[in-house]
Amino acid sequence: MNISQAAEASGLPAKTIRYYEEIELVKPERNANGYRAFTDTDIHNLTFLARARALGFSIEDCRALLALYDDKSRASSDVRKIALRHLDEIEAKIADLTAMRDTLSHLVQTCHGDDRPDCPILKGLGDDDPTRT
Amino acid sequence: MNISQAAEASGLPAKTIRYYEEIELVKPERNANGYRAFTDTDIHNLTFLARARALGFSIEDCRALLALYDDKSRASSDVRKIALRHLDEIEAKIADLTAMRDTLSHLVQTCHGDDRPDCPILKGLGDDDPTRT
DNA sequence: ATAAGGGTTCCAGTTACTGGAAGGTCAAGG
DNA sequence: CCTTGACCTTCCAGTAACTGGAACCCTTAT
Repeated sequence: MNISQAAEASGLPAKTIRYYEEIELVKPERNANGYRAFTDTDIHNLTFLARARALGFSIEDCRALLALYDDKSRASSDVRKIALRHLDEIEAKIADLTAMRDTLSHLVQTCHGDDRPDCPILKGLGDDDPTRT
Repeated sequence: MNISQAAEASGLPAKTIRYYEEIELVKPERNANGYRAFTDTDIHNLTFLARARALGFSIEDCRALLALYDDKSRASSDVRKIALRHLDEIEAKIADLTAMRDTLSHLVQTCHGDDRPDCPILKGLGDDDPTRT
């Protein structure tokens, strides 16, 4: 399989796959002409990577998960630990963003949004007491 | 005011303030000895930046907001437009993260998390049909 | 005189790609 | 046989927004 088929099959851009080879997440063989030759296992790993990345796992987490995947003797608790830590990070980000949204949404609601130069949003961001209405 | 006082007053690390000067978000004067001299206006702008960044506005958004702040004739609707766009981005991120969390949380719940090598999380990430239990 | 605790610049690294240039390879058509 | 177009290759640079560190200058106190 050439890189464009691998891209098609995994859902990753070819550029990204080359990058993943560079950082040694995948190690496809090469044909005589220098083209990368992806096996079914390579495709599987790339698909795995695409899914894990879509779930927000970092590249290093992905590397660890792939290693665990290959390690037939690993305990499922090892994987669970990584997943739970990541879940915590996601929860924290959601909480952060939710707080941002609430604050910003409040500012936006207090803004008349017309042609007048007086703007409560800028006031809220710039005043000494940002909680003041 | 020296940079460490400006950092204290604005809540930004000195490194970040230097960076903001480099990208021309602030333009403090210099003392004879070469030290940056921050005025009250500089501090105000830095505080503004700290708050806007904490709300997740990009640097370029911050630049625009600061320009609007200085522009006494600007309409509040200009500011509101930037804020609303950003609010949409935040909502989109929350939605993404929530979807991630739900999927991952489901995978974690199906994982027994003990010493057995069989791991539903890896299965979920690697199998052909990721929706399968 | 010197030591601590400021300040300065500049360079490199971070994350995870992405775009683009320059050039080799392959299959089809004329 | 040659060309054309679609592949493929490598390498270099850039993105966002800092952050760490080295090397060096300034100030103040002992």
